[in-house]
Amino acid sequence: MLAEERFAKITEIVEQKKSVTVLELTQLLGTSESTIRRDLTALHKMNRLIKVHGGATAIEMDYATKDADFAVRKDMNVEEKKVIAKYAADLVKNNDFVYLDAGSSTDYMVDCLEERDAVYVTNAISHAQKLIRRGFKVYLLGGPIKKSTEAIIGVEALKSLEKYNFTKGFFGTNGVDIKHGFTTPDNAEALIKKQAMEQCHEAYVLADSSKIGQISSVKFAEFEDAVAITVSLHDDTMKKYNNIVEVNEK
Amino acid sequence: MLAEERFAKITEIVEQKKSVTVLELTQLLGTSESTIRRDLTALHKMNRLIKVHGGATAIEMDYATKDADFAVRKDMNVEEKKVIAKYAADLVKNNDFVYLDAGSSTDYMVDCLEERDAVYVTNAISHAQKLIRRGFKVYLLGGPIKKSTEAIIGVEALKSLEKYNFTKGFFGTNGVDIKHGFTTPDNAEALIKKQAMEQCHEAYVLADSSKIGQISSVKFAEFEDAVAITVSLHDDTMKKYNNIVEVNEK
DNA sequence: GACTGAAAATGATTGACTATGACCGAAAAT
DNA sequence: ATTTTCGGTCATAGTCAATCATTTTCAGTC
Repeated sequence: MLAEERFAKITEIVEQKKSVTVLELTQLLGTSESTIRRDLTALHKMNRLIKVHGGATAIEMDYATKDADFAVRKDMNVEEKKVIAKYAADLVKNNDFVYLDAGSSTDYMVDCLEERDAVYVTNAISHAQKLIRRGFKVYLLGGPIKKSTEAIIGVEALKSLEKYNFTKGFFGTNGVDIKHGFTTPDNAEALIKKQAMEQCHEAYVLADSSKIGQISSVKFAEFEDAVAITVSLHDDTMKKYNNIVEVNEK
Repeated sequence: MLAEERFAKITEIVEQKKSVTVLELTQLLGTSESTIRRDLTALHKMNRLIKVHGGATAIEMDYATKDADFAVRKDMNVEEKKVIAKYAADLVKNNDFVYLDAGSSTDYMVDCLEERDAVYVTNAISHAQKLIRRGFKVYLLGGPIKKSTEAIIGVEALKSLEKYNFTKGFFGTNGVDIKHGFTTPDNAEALIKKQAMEQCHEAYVLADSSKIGQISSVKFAEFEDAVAITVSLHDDTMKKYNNIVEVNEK
């Protein structure tokens, strides 16, 4: 049986049953545990199901978030981002006043957040929506919306940021480089990131491995201005810096 | 049984019964007390229920949300609302600067909008999202989000409204009454509606038949401050007013 | 078309890890 | 004061990822 055939069958079974164990799958597909496990790992990385201890469950989305998630689906380095996001989410503690930047990395972070007694400020429409639905306290910045990222930008947002003093801030980035700092392709968004970061007591940048060493067009912070959270680096050039956290890839 | 399966079952039971004891759950799921306790702790952390001594209770909806659920209300008088929304949408012309209030009536209006050279300002997250996805220019007000309606409220939004001068504004309402004007159950939202309407050159209120003659707790405008758009009235008491438009059903 | 070596997929094995249920002293409710 | 519930600990059973041997696949060669 072809791998893709199994993938299709497993996906179908999971969609239909909502959850399934490894043992069940071995019986239904007449193949070994090892293979099923490998398949589940692969499908999980492809975001076609959620691998859990003992088996897998379907990806269920609360219907309003469906199309928003579609864009995120064909995202790169999903697994890495989720690990980084989990680590970042655990940094939020009781009574924190948190800034959440727009972007896919911070989106995964929203899914992991547990702290309900914190207050969140964001410029991302989808984040605000997810957060409010999960019962968190949320402030949204005001201003024009950028179509491609559905993030609030503009002078008004910059102005309102000035009055906040965040205990922690979490940012996405397109490039991390020791010399060129944190960079992103859009100037309007860079301005927001820069301003927001200045208002943060602790600033964290979520950077999966594809961002390391990259340089994009607009700098929003120096490398030493924030703590970079990334997965284990194979490159040693950054190891000597103490503002970089390496999360172990689960 | 997979942990997620148990989570789902427990959540369902709690939702349905509103409260449940640990003992009941051990019997219903045929598992040990320890496991149930661990599950409840996990689910509590996930915000899927509230763990209490002896068991768990469902997450109760915001009491202020008593003005009927967004989802439920959206389904009332759908056909009427759509007709009204279509009429309202056609009022938007090239170069208009439009304020769009939160609510289900204006939501249907978003679906009907055709004018792309207008600029829209709204306090509703979902409207902003729909509009931007349809390629319109959108400004979102900033501030805290009200959970039940997912609308921006608060002083910040009021402040930023002051500087706008809308050519047209479209509002939802809970009650229309000649003597008591336009009313709505939530004070914070009433303030926003009031301020926004003051900035409008032309203000329209979308009111399906269930709203006519109703009086809710907070007034946000006098009856003569806006043009009410409704379906054909069978009651003649309002006919003499010239600020009421009756759209023919269908 | 058959042979061959490299690459990929599979299944078995294993030590490490995780979830579970029983137990028990502490905490809370009555 | 008594009973119930709680949360931590522990042994056990179940599950996992990594490794390795075997089989399958496939391109290149004769």
